[in-house]
Amino acid sequence: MNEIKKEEEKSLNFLEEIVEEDLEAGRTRTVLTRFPPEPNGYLHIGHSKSICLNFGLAQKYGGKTNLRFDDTNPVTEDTEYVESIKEDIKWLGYEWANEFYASDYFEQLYQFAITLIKKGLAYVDDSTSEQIAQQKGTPTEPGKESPYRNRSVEENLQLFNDMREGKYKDGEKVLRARVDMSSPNMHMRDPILYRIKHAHHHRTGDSWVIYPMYDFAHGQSDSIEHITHSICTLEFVPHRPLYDWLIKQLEIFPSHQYEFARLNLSYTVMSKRKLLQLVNEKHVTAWDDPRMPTISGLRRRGYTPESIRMFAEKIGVQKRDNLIEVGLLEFCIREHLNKIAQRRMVVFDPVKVVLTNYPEGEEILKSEDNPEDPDTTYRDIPFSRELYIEREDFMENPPKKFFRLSPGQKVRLKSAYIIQCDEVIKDEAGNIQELHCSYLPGTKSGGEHANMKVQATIHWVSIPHAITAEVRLYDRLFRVENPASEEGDFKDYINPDSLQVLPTVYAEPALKTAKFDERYQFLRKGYFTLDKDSSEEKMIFNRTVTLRDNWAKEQKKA
RNA sequence: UGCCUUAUAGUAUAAUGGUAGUACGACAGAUUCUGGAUCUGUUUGUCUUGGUUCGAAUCCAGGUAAGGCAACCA
Repeated sequence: MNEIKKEEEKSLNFLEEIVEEDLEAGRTRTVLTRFPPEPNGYLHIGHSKSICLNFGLAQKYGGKTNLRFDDTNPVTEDTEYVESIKEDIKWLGYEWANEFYASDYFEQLYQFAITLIKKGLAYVDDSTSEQIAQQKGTPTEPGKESPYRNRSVEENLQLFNDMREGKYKDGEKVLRARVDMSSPNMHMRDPILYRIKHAHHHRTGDSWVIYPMYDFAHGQSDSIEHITHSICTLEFVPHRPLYDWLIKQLEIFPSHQYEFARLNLSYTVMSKRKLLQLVNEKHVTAWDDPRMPTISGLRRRGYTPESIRMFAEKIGVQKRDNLIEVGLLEFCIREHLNKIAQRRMVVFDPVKVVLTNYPEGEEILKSEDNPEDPDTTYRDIPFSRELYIEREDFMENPPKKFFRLSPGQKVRLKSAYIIQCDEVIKDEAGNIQELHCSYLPGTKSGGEHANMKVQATIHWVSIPHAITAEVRLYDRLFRVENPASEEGDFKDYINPDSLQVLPTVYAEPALKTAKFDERYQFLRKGYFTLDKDSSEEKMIFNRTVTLRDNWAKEQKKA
């Protein structure tokens, strides 16, 4: 309810404005968008901006969104990618109205080409790719017309048919639009519409040897589907005149293209090519490595769809280039995980505590699974004479603002007792072996002296009851904010410490039943989720994100 | 030295000729059985020069800067 109200008060982004104007002016009665991935790689967080935009816009105005695979280049595309893309979109929480493929329209597109030829607006060109590049000129000089530009309609029809029949080899001929070789817009200088590729297509098999180019597939597919608002990224702005020209000459449904600035995220890269390189050259383990900005990587890392949708909402949409701080993404996931994560206690770097005045045996204590949840459940935690606490939670000679355990000082053990440190036991080298402490019996959580004030509460595990697990701590993949804009190879800026593995950490027994779809907060440590590498013998947890840490900040200042 | 797009706090994003606001961050404090969460407060901005106007972030003109465009990729 609250959220809906907020939404109503919120100002519109420029795409929503366009849609509302179109609706008001009666230019359209419905909103139909599409998400048009090429199945040649995995989706990343940048795509999720586009997905949320396309699906979100349609949803908001009671419209629908098609999923359309832009599969016009058989040599790079594969069904493996089709499947991963569908999975990622569903996971993000969106449902497409129709699953289409540009390749569904190959015959229709071929007929469109014939229409153009008949109108004298397309011709078969025998020039080589180098010659065509020459003819195009440069941005500052006009192009030259191809010697094949003025072939007759009949000849073009025949040659184009022969292209389809497979009478020519790859690269021998192309079909070009006949527009304007002196246009200041390079894309209008007789762009290529069809090329010959004797290649196996993931859906049409070997039935075609000519394939349409992006410019002769995308807009036409939009039009065939009656897409009202075709939303793409900024690099397609110069294609728009061609998009409009083709639709006009073909006299087909007038879809319109609108462009927004793609997402850039700090400390990572966002191009399929670069991500593919990271995978191929083994800088990461796979497309779904939890350090990757892919949707599958984020999912494995423990991000939730809700958090990614919140992120997309918060970054907004505009036409100016941007570099979003990864901190905003982290804010979004913390925001969600804080509400849903089950709290557990896990000690990463243990130091042994012996409670000298605590009897042998055990005691079962209760602790809330999530203090943020008013209806929280409680779990049992065994307590005993010998415990582990975090080594960094004890300091022999603490600085002023250190609130945790130190000789003679008291600290609260979460959901248990207040303890006091009496003696520090060291080995010959002076390393701390264990801490001898006494507990204050009346200070048990909920007990009569539970309100006694101490500076800090720390987490702990009972040694005889502890279970072990592996923990994988992730940091940003790159050392610099914008690796793509740095001098030289972006891979030179990879952060060598992006993964830290702790093979053995000690956890309270309740974690034994950890589930893959459950999110956990390891108290004072961060948010974690079970990794798919886990086995019956060994649980492995990925750190999704740390908790905010003001103490660390304080230390940095000092 | 062509064409296109863009320019508002550190980062994003509003204000659609009429009080420059919001979020994240940063800083300070309150509170807390997580140095988490929560709450309160503070800080910082209209690229530049002119013009139109009672009034300009907004309209106009010139500059500047950033990004894009010359794949048989999408």
